[in-house]
Amino acid sequence: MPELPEVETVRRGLDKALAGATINKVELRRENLRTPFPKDFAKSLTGQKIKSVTRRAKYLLFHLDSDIIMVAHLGMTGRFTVAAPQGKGKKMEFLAHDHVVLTLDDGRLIIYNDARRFGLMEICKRKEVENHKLFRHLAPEPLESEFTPEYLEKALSKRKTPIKPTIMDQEIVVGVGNIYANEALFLTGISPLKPANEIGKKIPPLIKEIHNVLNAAIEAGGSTLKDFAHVSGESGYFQHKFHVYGRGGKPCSKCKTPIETIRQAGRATFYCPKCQK
DNA sequence: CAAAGCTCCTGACCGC
DNA sequence: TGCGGTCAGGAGCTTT
Repeated sequence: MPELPEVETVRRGLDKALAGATINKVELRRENLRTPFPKDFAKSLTGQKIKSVTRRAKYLLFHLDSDIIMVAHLGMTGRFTVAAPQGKGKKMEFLAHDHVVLTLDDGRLIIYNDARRFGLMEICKRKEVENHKLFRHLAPEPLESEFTPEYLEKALSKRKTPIKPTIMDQEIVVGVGNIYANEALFLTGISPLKPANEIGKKIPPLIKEIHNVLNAAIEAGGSTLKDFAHVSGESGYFQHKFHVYGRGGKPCSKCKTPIETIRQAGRATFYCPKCQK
């Protein structure tokens, strides 16, 4: 559920809250999320100082002292919260699905909660990031300069699948999930059913609208980021006014035609049959 | 290669 | 009120 803007907002909050802090203790409250925790997970993190938190696609990268990176993906329902130090003798009361607890040297707790456990955490050496199996096949970042019309045209040239699931493919462009894929296609006037290799002249405007929807959501997220404790992955959709997403049967914001709902690749697709060709 | 299907998981929601 | 069924979805993995 969290897409690039939500993950970026969480990243900013975490970086601000955690940079410079040291991890004193690591508690795993179960053995796995979507994948098992690495065997040396707790040991690798204990005693490490957090230098910064960055992002690649929808992954968060916690850069630690000794050239080690803790990688986290929020999946659908993953969220980090930072809790104030517990008073002496007071025991923290954890919620259902609090799976990972990092205690910092100043007593604060970083808590990772993930009801559906579609998230994951890994440990990786800094030099191995680029070739790590999670990162090796990732496409360009949509908001970086390498996401050009030339790049996208080539990437789509052999894809006959419908454009909508194609722009959600992390090997084509990263960070665009179901909501922003629906929105960007509406704003560009492209039918989600159009074969990816046939969108032709609409490639530059599609790039522009992907920029627009992602940047608007990041901006909206940033404006709400006053207190990190209230930022999460799931409730992180700051931009609640969607043109098509979740609006099946309701009138199109441009032409009043009812928004259609279909399924593509197992995902809900919403579009205006009149505005999107 | 591309493409499609399967799978993980829990909570919300709906109809009865 | 409780209960079964359905849906939501990121992305790695397997199969075609």
